[in-house]
Amino acid sequence: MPTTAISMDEELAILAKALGHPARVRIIQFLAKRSSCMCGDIVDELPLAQSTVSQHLKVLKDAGLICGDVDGPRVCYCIEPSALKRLKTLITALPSPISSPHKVCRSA
Amino acid sequence: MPTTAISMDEELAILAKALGHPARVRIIQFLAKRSSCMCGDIVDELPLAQSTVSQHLKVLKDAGLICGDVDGPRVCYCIEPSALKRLKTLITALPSPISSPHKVCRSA
DNA sequence: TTCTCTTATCGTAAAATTACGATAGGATGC
DNA sequence: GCATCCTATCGTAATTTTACGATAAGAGAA
Repeated sequence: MPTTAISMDEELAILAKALGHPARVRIIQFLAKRSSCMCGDIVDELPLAQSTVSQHLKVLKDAGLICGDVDGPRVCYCIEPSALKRLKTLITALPSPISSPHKVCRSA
Repeated sequence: MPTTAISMDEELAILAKALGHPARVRIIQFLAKRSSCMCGDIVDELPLAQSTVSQHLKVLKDAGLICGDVDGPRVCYCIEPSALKRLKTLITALPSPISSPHKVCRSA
């Protein structure tokens, strides 16, 4: 049911992009540390408005990195372990460059 | 000499953001596969204008993931192995969530 | 020098991101 | 019912990203 069967490039790009903001990295770390689901405690943890945090949560959710369950009046977020694992796999799979074919670059 | 001594959150966010575009993922893969430095062959590899590719290369360079050496009339890009390694380390270091404290989320 | 090749930068426009306050909507408690 | 709490969404504005063509700048060849 994927829209067009996305490539590995796109998949990695989507996951990496979702992590491409300090606030979202901290959210992931917070959720992982708390291990469990959490809700708006994340808002207290970040120097951001509630609506902004909600937006970041949506980005992470759209990327599949987290999921949210309604738990009474509040929402319980937790990491999607398979997605995080997938990200680790894709990053690790990036081939390490074979050392210096002629000369390694030095300056920019 | 870091601007303010960036945190690990920011460091990971910067690296992840740089990878957060399919074109840039493909550039990294291409450079790693070629192992060695490369120049505007990257332009031929991507369905993008030369100026756009140059912009993507700049993003990767600013993030420290690649470097470019002038080699006569052309520029020789290559992966900065330490930065790629650092990214792998930071991603891998993301704590895996401790399994289900009460109940794992199911739907979004 | 002049011409050519390669790459970076400029200028621009469209789209996406980031952030906020304000508001709506759903669930619980009174 | 009504009030309250929590979260998502709306509306908005400033900034950034993405993309392109056009142009400049550097190096080598004729």
